[in-house]
Amino acid sequence: MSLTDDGVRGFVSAQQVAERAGVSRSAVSRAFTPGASVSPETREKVMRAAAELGYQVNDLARGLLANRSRLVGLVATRPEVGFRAHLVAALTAALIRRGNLPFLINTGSSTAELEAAQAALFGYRAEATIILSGSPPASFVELARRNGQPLISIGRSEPGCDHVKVDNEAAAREAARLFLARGLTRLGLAGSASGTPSIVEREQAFLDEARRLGAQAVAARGADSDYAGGQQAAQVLFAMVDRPQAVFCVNDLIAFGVMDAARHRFGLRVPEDVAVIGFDDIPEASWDAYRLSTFRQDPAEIAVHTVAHLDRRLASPGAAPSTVRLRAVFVERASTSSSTTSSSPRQTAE
Amino acid sequence: MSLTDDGVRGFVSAQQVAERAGVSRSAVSRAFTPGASVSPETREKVMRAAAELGYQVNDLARGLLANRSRLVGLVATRPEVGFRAHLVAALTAALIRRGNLPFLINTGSSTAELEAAQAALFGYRAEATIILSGSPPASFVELARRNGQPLISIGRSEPGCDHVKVDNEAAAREAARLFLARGLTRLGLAGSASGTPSIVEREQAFLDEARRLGAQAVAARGADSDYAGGQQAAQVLFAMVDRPQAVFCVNDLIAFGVMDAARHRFGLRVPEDVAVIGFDDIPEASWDAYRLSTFRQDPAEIAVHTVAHLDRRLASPGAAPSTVRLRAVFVERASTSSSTTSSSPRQTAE
DNA sequence: CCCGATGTTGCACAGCTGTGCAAGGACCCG
DNA sequence: CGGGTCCTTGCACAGCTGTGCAACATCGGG
Repeated sequence: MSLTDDGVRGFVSAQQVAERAGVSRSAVSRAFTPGASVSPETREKVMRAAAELGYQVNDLARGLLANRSRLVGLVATRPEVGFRAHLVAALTAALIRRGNLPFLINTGSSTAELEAAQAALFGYRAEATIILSGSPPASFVELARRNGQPLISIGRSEPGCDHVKVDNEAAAREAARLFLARGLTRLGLAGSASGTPSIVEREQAFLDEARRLGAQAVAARGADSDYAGGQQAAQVLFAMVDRPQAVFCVNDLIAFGVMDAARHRFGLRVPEDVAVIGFDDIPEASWDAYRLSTFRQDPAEIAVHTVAHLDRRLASPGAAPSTVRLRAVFVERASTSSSTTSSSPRQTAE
Repeated sequence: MSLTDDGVRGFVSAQQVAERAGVSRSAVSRAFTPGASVSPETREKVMRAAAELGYQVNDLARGLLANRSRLVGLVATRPEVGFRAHLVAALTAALIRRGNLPFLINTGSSTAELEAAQAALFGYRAEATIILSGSPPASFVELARRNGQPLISIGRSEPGCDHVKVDNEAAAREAARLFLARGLTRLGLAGSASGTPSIVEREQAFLDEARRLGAQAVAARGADSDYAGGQQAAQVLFAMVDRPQAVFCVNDLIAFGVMDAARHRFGLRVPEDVAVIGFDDIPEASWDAYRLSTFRQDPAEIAVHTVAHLDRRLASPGAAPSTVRLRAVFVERASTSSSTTSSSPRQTAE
């Protein structure tokens, strides 16, 4: 009798639980399957034995039988930076709530390792893949389609797959009009050479709307869409003879770089000398050092719609791909309106 | 013959590849197993057929047989915030490089869902679990031990499991001595009521060293260890009659809150009126708005040692748990030394 | 008391892979 | 040409679970 082996090494199987509970292995399986036909007392016996042995249903075998697992892949480059970090956190929380297990595939690794990780998504029969950024190799998209694995993209419209996006054009156009409504006509754009679809949309819509309304608009782009990129763009914009009176930044990190360069390198005041608008509304935007006016994206809302996509796709795999477009609402803070009251009256140093 | 079904639905199995390649199923399995005994031409035939059909080895079956998988769980609360975001990114990259698939279990979910997610780690026979923060329920630790699943903790010494930590005490003591060496004797500590082990170590070591050296040191704690918490602590520290001349903050986010409160709410200059030291050296610390002196933790270095722990533990499961202790080096910036040259000469606004 | 219905349980199979074992073939050396 | 050795290949089994199907028990009603 192997009743006394405590499972010190290896895992406990349903067979061992069945022996200890004095029932068949099927009964154990049914006890752990909601809605299966088991008597209450049998289930009770099984559960007690399972608890004593520390039994966990083997999801590998379960998934092998069902030919699908509860894993979901999240593909992202630099998942620790800016808005994306919040998106990843919201998505993992939502997926766990749904009963899934979210993978995080960090695209920063080498190409070979990355491909291996993506292949593993199929190897483990992942329920779906969610693409946050970075373009997956075409072979990956092809494989997903072939194996019937749902592919959901966020912020970029991969052809033929569900996606949820924010209305970048509308927000960027609104930014241009906001500046003009305040009488600011020399406009600047702080963009990025990284060329993400969202970034490009924001850049083009802002420039287009500004020029359509007869304003002057110059663009400067840093290497990446981060703080350093914002400083690089600012270095160009503020060195011009007719420096812009207002700058729209394609995300908040860039805006922080622009603001800091304006203040600490060019001695400009924000918003008196230059107004600044960002995008994303990450928590840092409300810090006293910045008080940045920006367009809010709600990570939780995006996560909710992503999970809804997932539910719909699994329910009807053949349905046509659909798109959810969310609106980014403007949040005004001190970087645009000089009249905004400071959070508390300033005291002078001794 | 089912040679022509393109696998439009469902996944391709090794059996189908074998038929197409005209070999046995074992040959397919061996072709995908490094070091197995296969002739080059057979492997070639198999690989061609596999590529044509889009075959992926079923890792569920493979893991079922081996009774272990390539999955690794990362358990973290608020994985999007501060240093932890960088740690998560570094760990996922290192794990992918090692051939693992990193799960991200976001402890922010409800307890029931969290327990389900952690149970799934055993269900999928994860190779190991890495705990970044948040105390796992005792039942989880017990289960891990029972099933022989390695448990690695970062920053907190879970009894009986490998861990890697930074020498918080040494750094905090160094901070106290640094202030005193500059002639600053009224010291403040900005801590947090969250009570994370690392935080507590930093708090106690700083206070202890300061008092040991005869300095006056007062502590103030915000609710959480983030920006808002720093502001709350500052509200207490700077309202005192003998406000501190220098504040040690248990992490950088708290330091930003303290600095902003000092400047924008109390009109104090940093470092002339109050010197500030943080902890972590996240990228924001080098931004022009803060230029924060702080203790550097290198996420990549921590990730390397974590993976090394993992390798060692899997090689010899019975070995005694070991600890790696890293040193946090001080990085001096403008928040402590007023003599530090500003990044570029300031220009006055018009 | 007997019959039907309902609920419960066990058997056996499917799902896919890795690998020990034995058999077969090729090759080399004497 | 013969024998031995090594490489390669196919067979069959193990690993763990979910579930259809048939058998069994239990219970209620006539």
